[in-house]
Amino acid sequence: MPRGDGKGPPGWKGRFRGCGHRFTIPRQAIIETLEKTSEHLSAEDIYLKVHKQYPNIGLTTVYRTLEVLAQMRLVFKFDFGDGRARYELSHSDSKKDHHHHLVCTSCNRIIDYTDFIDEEVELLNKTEKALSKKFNFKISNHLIQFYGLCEKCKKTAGPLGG
Amino acid sequence: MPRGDGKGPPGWKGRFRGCGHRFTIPRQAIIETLEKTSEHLSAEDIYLKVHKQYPNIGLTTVYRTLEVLAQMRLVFKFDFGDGRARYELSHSDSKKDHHHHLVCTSCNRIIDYTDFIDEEVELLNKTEKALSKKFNFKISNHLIQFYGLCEKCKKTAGPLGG
DNA sequence: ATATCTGCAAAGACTTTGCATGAGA
DNA sequence: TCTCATGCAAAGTCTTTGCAGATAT
Repeated sequence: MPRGDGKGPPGWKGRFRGCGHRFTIPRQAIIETLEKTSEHLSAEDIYLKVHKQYPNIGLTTVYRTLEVLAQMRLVFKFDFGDGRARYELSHSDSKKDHHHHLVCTSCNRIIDYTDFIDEEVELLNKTEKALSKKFNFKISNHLIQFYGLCEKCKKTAGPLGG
Repeated sequence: MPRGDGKGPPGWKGRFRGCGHRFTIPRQAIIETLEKTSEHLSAEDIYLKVHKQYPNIGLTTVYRTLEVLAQMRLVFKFDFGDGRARYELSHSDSKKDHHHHLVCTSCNRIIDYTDFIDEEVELLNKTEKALSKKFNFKISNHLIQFYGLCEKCKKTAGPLGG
């Protein structure tokens, strides 16, 4: 059983080591924070949460860890248009948890949906293969987002929905 | 024939007026720049191009105009992960020109593709309707991007492709 | 004539970098 | 022991804001 090394189910430590990185307390804390939440946390969000338990972990470390994690493809970095990046664990190993986003352009609310994902993913995989071949491009990820007005903002907003 | 007001084919002036905005020289120049290019320009890119012909148009105006245009849904603002936003005319009236993006995570090259778009758009429309109903969300746009390594970077890059 | 738009400069917000200290293997 | 990671502070980059003058209708 190739796991149970660092702490928590997946072999985080092994993954880090495998990429030439160390699995430190701050990194572990940051991953745990990402695992615990179902929200789309910004670097500062993560920093604040981590900071409660480990007050000496700094924002810089959060940024640096997220960069490492993104490079290892363990987290995905999103831009929802509000000027700060959001981070999510990939979960891409276990296909469960895969979802796409609905972004409210008025209040910036994000809704995850998993409905229709199967059909989408099926088409995406097909498309990915075709694109890979045509453009000789090694595709490793995709992003799908729908933009519009959420229930609340639909009522409030005028024709422009600003 | 409800056009030919400002300059150039579409009734830009009318559209601006319709939204309570004025159609000024800077705005016209910015739109023309967007129309002329097939690239994904950043605010500064646009500024530099516009600036050649109208040296007194400032970067601030470019940002402000792009914001207005985005609000009017005439341009779409993209984030390709390199820290600066890119802008593209929507073209959404004439369905032609609609494309999605392949983003190279190594060199940040962007490839537009229109292949398979039809199938994708068909599924997207279906999904949009279903999502709109389920979440009572008024969807007005979507974003699809594939991330990976382009031909060049595939050769150069190691297993991580950083 | 008046509300909107523009440009410059300054401010703001998020993210990255430099460097000495501390921790992991 | 030696390399990698961390934290603080400072710097960097893109973007937004304030305000007086210019412009469009």
